[in-house]
Amino acid sequence: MIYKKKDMICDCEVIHGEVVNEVRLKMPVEEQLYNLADFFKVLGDSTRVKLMWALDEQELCVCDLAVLLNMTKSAISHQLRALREARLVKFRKEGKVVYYSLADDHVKQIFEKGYEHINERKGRGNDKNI
Amino acid sequence: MIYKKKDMICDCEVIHGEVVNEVRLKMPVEEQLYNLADFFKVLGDSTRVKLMWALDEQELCVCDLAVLLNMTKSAISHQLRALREARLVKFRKEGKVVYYSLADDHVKQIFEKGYEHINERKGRGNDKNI
DNA sequence: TAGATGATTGAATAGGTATTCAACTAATGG
DNA sequence: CCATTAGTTGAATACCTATTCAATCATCTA
Repeated sequence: MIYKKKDMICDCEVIHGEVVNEVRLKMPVEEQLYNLADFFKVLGDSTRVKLMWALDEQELCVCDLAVLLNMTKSAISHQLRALREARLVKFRKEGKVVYYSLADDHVKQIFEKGYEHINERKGRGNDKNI
Repeated sequence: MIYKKKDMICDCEVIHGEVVNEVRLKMPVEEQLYNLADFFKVLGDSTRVKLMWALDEQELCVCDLAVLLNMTKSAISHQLRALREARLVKFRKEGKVVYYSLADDHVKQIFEKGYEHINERKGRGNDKNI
């Protein structure tokens, strides 16, 4: 593939055209990259992280979660909806009460792997105060 | 711990007080949960996902990345800054050109684990069209 | 040294999102 | 059947963030 300057919105000459072509061939289709970003986006909010962490320990109802995070049921419910749509949690209904729990262990692994990561970084000194 | 209704902003009775207490004891301090959310937040953008994917394949300069994603150098540079601050990428300078690459393999693992996840979900049928 | 190019930066803008509020549904119990 | 409570939902708001634009720095070279 040859890059013609007039077709590019980037304001620069191609530096390593051949390398760029190779990388391009190995990139997944756009849709998959969007899905991946969306997946991480759901985990990228402190309220949802707290919900996930709590549900990782124990199945809980909306009311429990509201008390635990000291937030309104409404706010919790909105965030649970996001987790539900991302299939990160599942739920069961018992009378008036809805119990939520993690969808599967695979999710748990990714979640815990991220946690490991930030703590390993912390252990490597000199970023205590950043 | 006893939950007094007047101290709670959530508009409900505590359903499972003892369970909530147990879970609360196992929750990490707030700061760590915020750090975890921030970590995932950085991966939760399609531009940054593309950059990470490309750099996972090959060390590339800003110009290469701009051509690859068909975006301006400025936009790329802004996003690389976010990845840099999250220590997800590192860089080296060679004359005018700045080469970026993934910070370490650990990041790579998390990144690829997330990718596995969305594809496994896809394979489990009946969500092709959602 | 002046011009050109790679890269970064800050301000502005437009689009996205978390929480609140009020209204609502569903289930329970008197 | 009515009051109460768990939970959900939609609209509004306030905050956040990705990209653009213009200006700037740094490096190379003619």
